Amino acid sequence: MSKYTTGEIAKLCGVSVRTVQYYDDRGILIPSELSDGGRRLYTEDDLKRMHIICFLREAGLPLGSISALFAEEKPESIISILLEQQEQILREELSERQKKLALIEGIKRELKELEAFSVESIGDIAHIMKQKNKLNRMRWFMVLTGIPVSALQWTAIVLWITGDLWWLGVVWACIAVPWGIGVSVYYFRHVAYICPECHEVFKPKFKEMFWAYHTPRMRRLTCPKCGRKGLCVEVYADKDGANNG
Amino acid sequence: MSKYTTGEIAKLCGVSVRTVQYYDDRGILIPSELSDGGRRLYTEDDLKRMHIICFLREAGLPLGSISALFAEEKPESIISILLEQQEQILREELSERQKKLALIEGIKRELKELEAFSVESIGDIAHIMKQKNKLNRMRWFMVLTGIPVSALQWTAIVLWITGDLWWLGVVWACIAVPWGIGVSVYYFRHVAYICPECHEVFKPKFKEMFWAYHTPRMRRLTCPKCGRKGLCVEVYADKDGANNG
DNA sequence: TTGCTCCTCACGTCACGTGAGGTGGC
DNA sequence: TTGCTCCTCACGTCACGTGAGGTGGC
Repeated sequence: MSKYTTGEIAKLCGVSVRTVQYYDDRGILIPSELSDGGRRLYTEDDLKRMHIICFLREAGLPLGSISALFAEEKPESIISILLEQQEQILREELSERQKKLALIEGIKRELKELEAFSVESIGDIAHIMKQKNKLNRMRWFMVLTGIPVSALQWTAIVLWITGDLWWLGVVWACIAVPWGIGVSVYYFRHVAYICPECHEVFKPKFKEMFWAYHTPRMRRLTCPKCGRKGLCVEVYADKDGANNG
Repeated sequence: MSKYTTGEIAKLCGVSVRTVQYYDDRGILIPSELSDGGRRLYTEDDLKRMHIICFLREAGLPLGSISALFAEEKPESIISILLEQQEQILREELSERQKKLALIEGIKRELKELEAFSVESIGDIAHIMKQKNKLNRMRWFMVLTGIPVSALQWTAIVLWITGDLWWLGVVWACIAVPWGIGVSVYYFRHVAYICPECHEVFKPKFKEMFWAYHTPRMRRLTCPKCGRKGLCVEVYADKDGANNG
């Protein structure tokens, strides 16, 4: 029966010599024989065992589990458990990386929107991304409550033109005006803005906010800290203060 | 301006005290001040910086990249590169885990087919799974070349019954017989079997193989090594020997 | 004799976790 | 005075990679 050297085992299994030596140290694959010069000599059975070890390693099983499997007198009793555990770990690692990837994609998107970049901008991006869900939820809430008001408005207009019902416009106004005020107050209480210059998160005065030029995600405001006037990104904020959350 | 202690910074950023201390050791977040007793005191700006660090860490950026980013005078020049690199790494890690998961699923499927389990069975499973693609490809090749032969056969039968063309059966036989022999020889040359007892991979005699009872993936054969007669799983093998590949 | 392979230490990886033993601060 | 927090070492993690310095085997 032919014997294999460390290097041969390594080549046949596609690993490094160091790995074969390491498995000896760890007691996972101890060579059946040592030469007079102290060199490791492996048998055909050792090679088979090494193939099994490498296969399980390909599936990601830790060396501890593999040696436990070899040590067990009833390996069938733990193989399924080990595989289930490993599957669980892999699924968690997968979703963790997917979260990280989504974060990176988000950061890249926000970076493109930025006109001037500094490390502090990353803090702004963090703020924007973490509050994005809450902000979107609030915006959707406003749009959804706005739909019946809007529908009533158009019905009133049509019926007024056709001359059928003049007073529906009055009804609409009685609903729409309080709705508009309520929604505006609610909205302005729950948003804050980030100064692109000094990265302060602030809540402006209602009056400045109400009349300011704005886009869907930005508003031209004056930063109370550094005094810069310019477009500031809108973020969600709690009622009481700008810096919480 | 209020100062934060190590523990406060840790709590506000959702990390351990040790982590805050470690970032000091690594020079990523050095406290602006030390108390007389040697305790770390952090400013509001330090807290902001810590938030940025934690955010980038959430995206998986290594501490080395983060400190490089802070050290750069023009961080905008490297932030995109760092993000791209990180995305690349994450994608690779994702596909690596997906491969491992697929392997585990495969092992679990094969385990269910096994009647008796030992650690050596894992070697068999490795063999089966690694040759599965080649075996399937060969089987598909056989099925696909068989379709025209089969079609010719049924055409010949129909035309013979209706009495239109008796000699098409002869044509069919002249094609089908060489095809059948060729395919059988080719097939039997490219398969081997695994003994479930001693886990030997062997190629049986053509005659035993040809007449043996079989299922789509197994065949009742006698192992030349241990002499056991029973169902053996079929695997792909190179023409020359059973143990290659 | 000359390459080539193999041997044994032993440090490094990455971002902390986990004690041990001691002290600051309310 | 008493908890609680914080301090600095310093080892451990996981599966090897990477030298250094020396030797076996054809």
